[in-house]
Amino acid sequence: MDRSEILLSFLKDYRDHYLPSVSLDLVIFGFHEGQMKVLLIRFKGSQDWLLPGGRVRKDEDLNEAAYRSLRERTGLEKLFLQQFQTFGKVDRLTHFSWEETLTKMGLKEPLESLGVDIASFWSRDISVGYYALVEYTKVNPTPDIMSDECQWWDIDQVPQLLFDHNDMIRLALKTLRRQLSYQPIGYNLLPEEFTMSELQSLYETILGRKLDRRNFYKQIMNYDVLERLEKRPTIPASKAPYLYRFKKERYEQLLNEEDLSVG
Amino acid sequence: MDRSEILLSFLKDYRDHYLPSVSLDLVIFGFHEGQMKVLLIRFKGSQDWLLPGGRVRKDEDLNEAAYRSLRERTGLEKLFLQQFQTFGKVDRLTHFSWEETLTKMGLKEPLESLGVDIASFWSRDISVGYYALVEYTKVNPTPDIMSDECQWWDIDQVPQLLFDHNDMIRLALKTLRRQLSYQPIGYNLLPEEFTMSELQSLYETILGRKLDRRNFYKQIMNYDVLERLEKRPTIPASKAPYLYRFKKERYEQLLNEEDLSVG
DNA sequence: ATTATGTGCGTACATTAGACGCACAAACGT
DNA sequence: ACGTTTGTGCGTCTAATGTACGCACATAAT
Repeated sequence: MDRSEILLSFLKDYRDHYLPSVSLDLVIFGFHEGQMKVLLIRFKGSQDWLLPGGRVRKDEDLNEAAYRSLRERTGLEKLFLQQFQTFGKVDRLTHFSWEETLTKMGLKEPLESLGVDIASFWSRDISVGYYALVEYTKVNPTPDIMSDECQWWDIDQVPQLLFDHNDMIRLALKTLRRQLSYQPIGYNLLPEEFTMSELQSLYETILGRKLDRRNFYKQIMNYDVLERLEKRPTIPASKAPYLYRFKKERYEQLLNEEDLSVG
Repeated sequence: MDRSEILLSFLKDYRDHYLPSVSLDLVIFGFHEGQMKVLLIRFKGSQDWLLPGGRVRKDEDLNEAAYRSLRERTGLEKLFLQQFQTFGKVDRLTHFSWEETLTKMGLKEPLESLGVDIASFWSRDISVGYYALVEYTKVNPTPDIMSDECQWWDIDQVPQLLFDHNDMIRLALKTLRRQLSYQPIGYNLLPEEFTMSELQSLYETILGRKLDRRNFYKQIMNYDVLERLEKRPTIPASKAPYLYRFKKERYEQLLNEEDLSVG
């Protein structure tokens, strides 16, 4: 099969098994050495970057589709994933023409010669925005069929993206920061056992500002979501920091009481 | 035209001019004598109640579709309307069969005799949830083509609704209450000029609990969103309460700085 | 006149966020 | 060996905020 045949069968699969008019976009946040990253893909045959996304199978829950798409891009599952807004402006896709794109990719004529009515394969989409928090080092960025590259970008160096994707990142970050004030974060971002500094550094990275070490300590312990473990040094003392671990039940209780999403 | 022909042309219009797979549902809150109400419709030919909804025209912004649907049900426009969650479980519509419903309404056979493939007109939907705040007395509840009745229900006497609509109301109320803590509410719910008691009563109704009159006074004045007007009695005094009015610019500034939705 | 009621405004206390001081132990340099 | 530096745990202080409640005053009813 040549490229246009592969694309054709891909498009047919979409038409037959996925919901029309609905897509989803993922703002995948990663953390590495105090830097907040976001995973972007480069559109096939172009220099334009955008957020990875996905579509919903006809027999699949919306949230499940988001988890699946996340898995396909990162190789990870069971991660923190949260819907934050649905985008539906008619002109969301300004400056983008499906037809023009296929032409640039040299696929328009081959497809037409296969008897494809290109317009019928693409309509305007409503897109559900999700954001995810993942452990940077564990991710295996994987491009999808419509992209050439998939890689991390520093959050403050994200270029002009296609569509309304810059807006999406802004709103996702804003939602995440607000959420941080009433929910614990970190379960899937840190190793099983971690030091207080590591947790604080994560919070500082997300919030984009320094926190007072001592106040952070007080507040997080007040949440009653951490348990302190014993550590190697003979004396209870210091320099080798204590390790902490999340209390799983309490952690999930806090998540649930603030979030009764039903998907 | 008989009923089935009307319905048929309605369905055809939907197929041709509206996005498939996407719908929206409205949780419309009203307030009357300290009671919080929600607007429900009764499904045609059945005793089942549900939330009013709508669909999105192919050339229409998602938010615009929500405003239009709200207008169609209430006769009002330019109201407070906010997206709160998108629902997409596959089994959202359990216990509901489009075909069975048409049968009950005596419309299945007439439609089929008109050459309609019923299944092709209906598929599973992703639904975007919005909530709205409206002035109870100004509303003119209007059923849509699929419902027999449209009327207010006390919020604590809402019956078991079709689909996941009880969940939607719960989540909408929760979102509204949270929003109340960082945004002013009331512009379209109260008359142009109102007393402090009226505003407080509105807040108490939404929050479902009594507030201290003096503390409420302090906090709301701190927001710097109200201006006090002069009133009739000769002496500046009391018994005839002062009237207040929202400072429009400040009010909208507060709304905008907390909400950068892009639709 | 006296009492009850509604209204505007003030005070007092508890809780919280934020800034910062200090003690102690390990690691490092001389 | 010894002082210095660094990281860590824990305490104190202050400002801001939410909440409870006291009080003065004017009208309306008795």
